[in-house]
Amino acid sequence: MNRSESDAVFAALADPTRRAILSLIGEHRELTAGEIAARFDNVGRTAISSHLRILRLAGLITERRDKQFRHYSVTSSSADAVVKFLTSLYQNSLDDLATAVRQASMDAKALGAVSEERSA
Amino acid sequence: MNRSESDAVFAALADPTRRAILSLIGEHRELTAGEIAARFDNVGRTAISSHLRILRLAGLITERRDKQFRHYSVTSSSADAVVKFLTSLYQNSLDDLATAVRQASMDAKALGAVSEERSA
DNA sequence: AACATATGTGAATAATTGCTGACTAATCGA
DNA sequence: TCGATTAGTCAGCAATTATTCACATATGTT
Repeated sequence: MNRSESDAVFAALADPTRRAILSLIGEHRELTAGEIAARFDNVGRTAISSHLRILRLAGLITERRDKQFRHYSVTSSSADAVVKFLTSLYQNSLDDLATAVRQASMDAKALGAVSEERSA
Repeated sequence: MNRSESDAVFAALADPTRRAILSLIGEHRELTAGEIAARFDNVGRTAISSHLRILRLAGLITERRDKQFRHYSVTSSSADAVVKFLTSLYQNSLDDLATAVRQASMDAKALGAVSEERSA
């Protein structure tokens, strides 16, 4: 479901300039349209404005209006669709990997080479 | 680094037909070009062939040639770039969330209202 | 050998998309 | 109020891309 929403997110992420904008906003927590545009030599302010609109419609960023400024920040919700798509896509592969790992683990135990791992 | 490789992956994922192809291949473990093309009414066999080429160049699928058939299967490696991009993008947000949770937790302890939660 | 099947490639076309310049709207400072 | 600043929108152009048709290649069948 939500095929069209997903569409917008993937389409928005397809453009390198838009990904650069996302990274830029992500590094700082919030940036105004002008601050963003100022960091691009090859792309004009008008184009940045269009990109911001596309990113906003895709739900990847939100805009906070204050006076004549518009502050943009990233929103994690929409990107979830992408990760979800990719993880479900590789579910079969992951199952195979899990099986392989389990098998390898059992083999290791059989050899008496037990190791403990933990992740923070 | 690998800006152009990443570019190819994101660009490949931008097209809905290509994502449908990926899902299709993912469901079955492996499909031939013809089997894939047969499941699309609106898109011709030639277009599917082009899409398969783009997906392959992006490293999202691999082709196994057997006789006159070409069997395609998904490869997880390239999609990692996408997930990596997105997770790093939201790192700041996640940090903020973690801080907020930690703060909330300390506040709760100070009030003596300690509660334990766990997620499956 | 002749023909059918499976699939890729190249040229041409149509649709989409990104970029710029000009214009508009809102706000601030003098 | 007038001019400067911030930022979006619209029209048009250039570049990219998706699709199809015709053709090429490899293999299997009769």
